Amino acid sequence: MLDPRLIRAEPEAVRRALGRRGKAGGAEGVSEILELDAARREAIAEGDGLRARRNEVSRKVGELKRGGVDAEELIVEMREVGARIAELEADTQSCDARIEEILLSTPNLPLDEVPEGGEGANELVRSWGDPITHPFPARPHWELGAELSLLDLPRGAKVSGSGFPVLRGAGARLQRILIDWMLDLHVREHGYEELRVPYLVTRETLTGTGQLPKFAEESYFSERDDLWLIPTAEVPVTNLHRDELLAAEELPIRYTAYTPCFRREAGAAGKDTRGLLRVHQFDKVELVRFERPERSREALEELTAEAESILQRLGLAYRVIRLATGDLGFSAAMTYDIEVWAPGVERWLEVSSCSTFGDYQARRANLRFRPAPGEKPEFMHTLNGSALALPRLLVALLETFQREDGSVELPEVLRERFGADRLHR
RNA sequence: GGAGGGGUGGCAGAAUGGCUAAUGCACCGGUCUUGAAAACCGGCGUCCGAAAGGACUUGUGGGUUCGAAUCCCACCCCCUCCGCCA
Repeated sequence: MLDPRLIRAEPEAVRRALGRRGKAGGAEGVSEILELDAARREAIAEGDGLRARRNEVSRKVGELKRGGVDAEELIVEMREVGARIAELEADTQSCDARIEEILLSTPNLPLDEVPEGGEGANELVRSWGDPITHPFPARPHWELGAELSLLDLPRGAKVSGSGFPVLRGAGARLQRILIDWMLDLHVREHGYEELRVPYLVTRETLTGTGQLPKFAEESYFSERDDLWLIPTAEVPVTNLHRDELLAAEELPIRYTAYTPCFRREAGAAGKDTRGLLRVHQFDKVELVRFERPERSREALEELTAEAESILQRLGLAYRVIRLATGDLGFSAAMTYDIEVWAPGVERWLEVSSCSTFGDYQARRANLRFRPAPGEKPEFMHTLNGSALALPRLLVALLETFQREDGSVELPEVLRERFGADRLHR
């Protein structure tokens, strides 16, 4: 949520920043907010004046009654004042509701350094490792997965429909130890606290991080319980400290959590969805940080580096992309995508998205801290990033380390955990 | 699912229809002090307003009333017990 004061004080700057997102920015909402804000303040001013009078008169009525004096005239007058107050209150509330509605549907302001434009304006920031080309015909992961009995897509589709993969045998185990290994890395080397969190969350929780109200179509929903399946661990974890006021020394907070993620991917059917490339349910290890505002930009670099370190240790080639305004998520102020090279499908696959949200989510979820004893509470800054999403990591792993004989060699760092050097028939 | 109890500032905790929602702790500023502690004074939520000032704030939302933390209705959460259950 944007700061209404900022909109009031610098409407042009806000319009310009939203305008950089193109049509999706909703810059036209700024004018309506300014009008509503003026109307709202007018109603509050009149209402407060009448309330002041009512309070004064009520006090007098109390005195008169205690003194046994009749106060009927004043009571009748206050009945009318009460009615007018109710009217003004309704006006104020309808302004508030509409302002809230617009703000909840207005995306975050991109940082100045975010390049303007659509997907084509995304910037390559750096790359690591060489995208491998096998000296033999490289095979896609769905072929390797089926032959090595790691993956059973047809049966997943039978049970739940397409986009619900089944991992089996060594495939299921490999995924499990990858999750375990990544969590341990974040806990032991990157200083994160591990969490296990709910997979079903309330409407309010989903609004706190920005998925609702605008992206209801993207989430699975259990109507009878009014609960939503999480699209990412970001949702329950970021909302963990909702409506709390933390002391300054509690920051920064760093959480890592493994969860399954559920996404309807409405409208994505048929495109780039083969195998594990785009599925409705997948596993992911997430990093979430709560930072003091002045540290958030630097923290984004740290968090991105933490996600990258996983690919480095596995020996997978990747590149880091700075998303342009048109590609930037709704709540994000700036995002780095990390894309891993998958030689079987011959494509770069997004395995992580690392973002800073500034105070946008903190405002929506009311995440505050007191900078110093005696000072006023401030909104903290939130960040998060995948580290990493499992399906595409598995894709890159299988396709990168496949051998001509159809087996897959495991990266050094996983061998001891896995208890073998390679996957074969 | 059923019965009962509860929800008041950062924390503890009083107030059962009316007079500024007490008081204590914590915290911030000041006085005093060589410095600190203690003591004393003031401050310590949100909104509107240039300011003076005013309004709002007792889990949430409604209602009754001139006036609600207090009475009524609905909902949420916590605790205790019962039932069911991996």
